[in-house]
Amino acid sequence: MTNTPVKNPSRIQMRNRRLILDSALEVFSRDGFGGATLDAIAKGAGLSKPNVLYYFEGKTEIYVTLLSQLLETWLDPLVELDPQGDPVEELLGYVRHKLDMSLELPAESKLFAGEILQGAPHIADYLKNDLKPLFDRKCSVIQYWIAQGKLPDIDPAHLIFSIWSTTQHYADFGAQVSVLLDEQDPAARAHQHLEKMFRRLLSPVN
Amino acid sequence: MTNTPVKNPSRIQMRNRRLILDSALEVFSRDGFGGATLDAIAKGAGLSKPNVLYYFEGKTEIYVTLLSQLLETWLDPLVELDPQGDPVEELLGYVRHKLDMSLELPAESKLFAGEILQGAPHIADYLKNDLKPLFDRKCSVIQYWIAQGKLPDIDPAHLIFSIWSTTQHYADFGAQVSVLLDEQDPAARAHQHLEKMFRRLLSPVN
DNA sequence: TCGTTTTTTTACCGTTTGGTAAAGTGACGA
DNA sequence: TCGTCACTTTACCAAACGGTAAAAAAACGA
Repeated sequence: MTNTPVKNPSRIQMRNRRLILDSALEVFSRDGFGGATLDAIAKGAGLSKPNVLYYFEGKTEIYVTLLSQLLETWLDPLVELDPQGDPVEELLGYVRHKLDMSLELPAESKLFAGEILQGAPHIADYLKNDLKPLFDRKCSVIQYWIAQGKLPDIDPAHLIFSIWSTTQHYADFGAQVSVLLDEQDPAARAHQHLEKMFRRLLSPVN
Repeated sequence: MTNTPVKNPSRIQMRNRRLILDSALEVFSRDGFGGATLDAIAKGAGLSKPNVLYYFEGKTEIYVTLLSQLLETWLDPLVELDPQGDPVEELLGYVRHKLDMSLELPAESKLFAGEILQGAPHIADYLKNDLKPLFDRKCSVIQYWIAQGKLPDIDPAHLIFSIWSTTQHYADFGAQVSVLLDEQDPAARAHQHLEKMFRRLLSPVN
């Protein structure tokens, strides 16, 4: 009866919604929200445009669905930062995890980057109500580590920004990176560089 | 005779082309290339749409003009990296300069970021023919400094990536930064953090 | 098998888009 | 004062856009 079935999804619904979201991820991350078209998404999914609109209410709903699914998995590594663990290894593990995600899921990173770039119009509430509290908690953890003398004095919030920016750079600016580097796969050197950089930054001062 | 006058620009042409480019920078950086419309650009410039098209051949030409003007000034600080100067101070000066530009000209940074994010379709040639040689030269300079023992062993290319990403983060992800930080102006702390971070990274190992 | 529900297709619509044609307005020098 | 050229406006267009209605087809349960 309802135009957009969500509950008790059949196998066909599961398959087609997945096809649509997969195609939409490519299109939105390549063309941006404004540049993306339902026709391109439908074509990529191998469906007709009205058929796509049978599964989603509109372009915006596809986009927001994609974003919210993304946010869950994307912020997960930050959640796992363990106050009980070794500070340097915890943070370096986080760097590695984030870099791996950027290298393996560049489209997701680009989708998120595009949304923030344009002022986060679709996820402003999420940033304020979900990300901000998590961010504050993790800043407190880092501050706690510093107070314990396990980390050098460093601004927790801006440290996290630096981790985010340096790791996501390989996805978001991948087009630039691949032109500037001579080697085809930057993964290994990126890992070595960030490992060395953040280890120096975080290891205790002599 | 020609539809788009460029030579011997009159005062009116100077003024209106500037008005159009100023408006277009706002619109393109906010809505992306695909999401931007000529109507929005025209409205922002206080002109009619056909009047805008009297000065530029089309949406793409406005966008490319904006990008190429931007690239000149944006890469300038990198050009000025002086092989004769003190390595640490040269690089820290570069960091400061780039951060200042991000903080003061966020729209320009976002415009560039959006272009790269979408695969750099309009400036692929520029990246390959202009930026790449400059990038390689500066990598050589840094490698030279390392060989002289004036810098710790660090991957020059990825060091530049880290400088770019951390500084531009405050512009490109400004919407996120402003939500996550309690203070309204992140400039001072951002400067302190990046200064401390890159100084630790670049100062000689004990 | 039949009837019902789900899924897909065809045909279409109103709006917005980038862009054009051409008439009109203004400034300025001879 | 007139003609020329630079600039601006009005009116318009074809294509692409997001989205809808409704019929056709396929899938499914009894």
